Amino acid sequence: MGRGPCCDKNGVKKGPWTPEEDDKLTTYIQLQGPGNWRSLPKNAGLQRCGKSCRLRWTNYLRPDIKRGKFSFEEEETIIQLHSILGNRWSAIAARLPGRTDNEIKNYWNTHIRKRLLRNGIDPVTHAHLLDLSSILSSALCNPSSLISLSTLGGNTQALLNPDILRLYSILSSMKQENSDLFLQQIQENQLRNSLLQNHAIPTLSSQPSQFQNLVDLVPACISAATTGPFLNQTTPLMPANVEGFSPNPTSTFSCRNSQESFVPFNEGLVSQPCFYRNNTTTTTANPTVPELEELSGFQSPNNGYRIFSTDSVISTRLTSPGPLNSPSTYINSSSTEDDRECYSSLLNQKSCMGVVARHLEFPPGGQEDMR
DNA sequence: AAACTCGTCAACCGCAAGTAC
DNA sequence: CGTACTTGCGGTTGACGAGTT
Repeated sequence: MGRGPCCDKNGVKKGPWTPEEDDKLTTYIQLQGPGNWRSLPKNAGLQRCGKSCRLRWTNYLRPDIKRGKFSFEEEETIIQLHSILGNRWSAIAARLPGRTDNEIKNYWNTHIRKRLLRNGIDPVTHAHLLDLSSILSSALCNPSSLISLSTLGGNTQALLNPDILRLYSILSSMKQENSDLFLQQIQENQLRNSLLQNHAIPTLSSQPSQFQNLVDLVPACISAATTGPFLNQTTPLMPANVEGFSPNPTSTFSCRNSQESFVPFNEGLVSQPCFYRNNTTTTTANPTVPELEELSGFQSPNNGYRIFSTDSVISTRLTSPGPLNSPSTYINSSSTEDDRECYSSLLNQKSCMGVVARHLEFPPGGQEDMR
């Protein structure tokens, strides 16, 4: 179909907006509403095309736009969402209140993308060469594609490890499931992030036993694959003990196939990955944490349970033992790029844990499907 | 001090989906 | 149902400032 120009190019101003133009546009929209963008410039007395007005309003003048640097929480969310949604900036922006798609796109291209590259992470696929996340991402974010053993980078030693083979088996059976599940969990995770600011966090000890199986499994796999920067980077960040926090003994990893011991993902941290169901069959992990529905009206489609992954754990790590609801529990704009860089390399590994854990509890065709 | 490079981000462009007629 | 038009989106551009040579 034919399409005319969005506006008459003659007499239409381009380039940066002046304060006077901003004022005209803001005043008009506040009084009249945007209405028809095409006719707005004429009505508002602006020498701009409607498209330019709409862009200026949505990306800059809108009163609910958040200004300033992205918080670590926001950055973490962007990376997670991008791993699922790709370059669908508007979809990502819809999940980040106060941020525009243009802003997120710019921030991705100028900051996040470069840092991921420096960390050896492909910003398109989010795959880390020869690490757990690349395996998990292949299965979780691309369920239509088969996981190939070549994903393991030809590391035959890793293939001989029964734990890796078991993980591979789990992921292979998951590949039929819809990736919407993962997106849903990201959304829940975001909601949970906000809740974490005000509520105590359940501990690992109260989780279903199946999850403990995964906790045993994953570090063994990581060990077998001896992958990337993961262990190197986490070790100095995860001291065995942090003042004010007593690590749960059940959360300490033990490798079943070697004498090695591992620092668990969460040791010394404030929060733990956790299942959180809203029916009566599973005890709420921590009675001090209210149901999500009570707090937000959020309704979980289909599943009726919650998964808390470790995603925001790193946010609370730096300033522990500060209170969870303290603003200082977030890595804010004063945190260094290096700080963020170290933590961002952990994101891929952690973001997949919740999904795998859920799968272990309710394999396809299993308990959950029968409900 | 001038020239150059690089990073940032607001704004533009073209396309496609959605909507009204 | 087809066409004209509007809106939204993602990729790209270019102005500008800061840092470097």
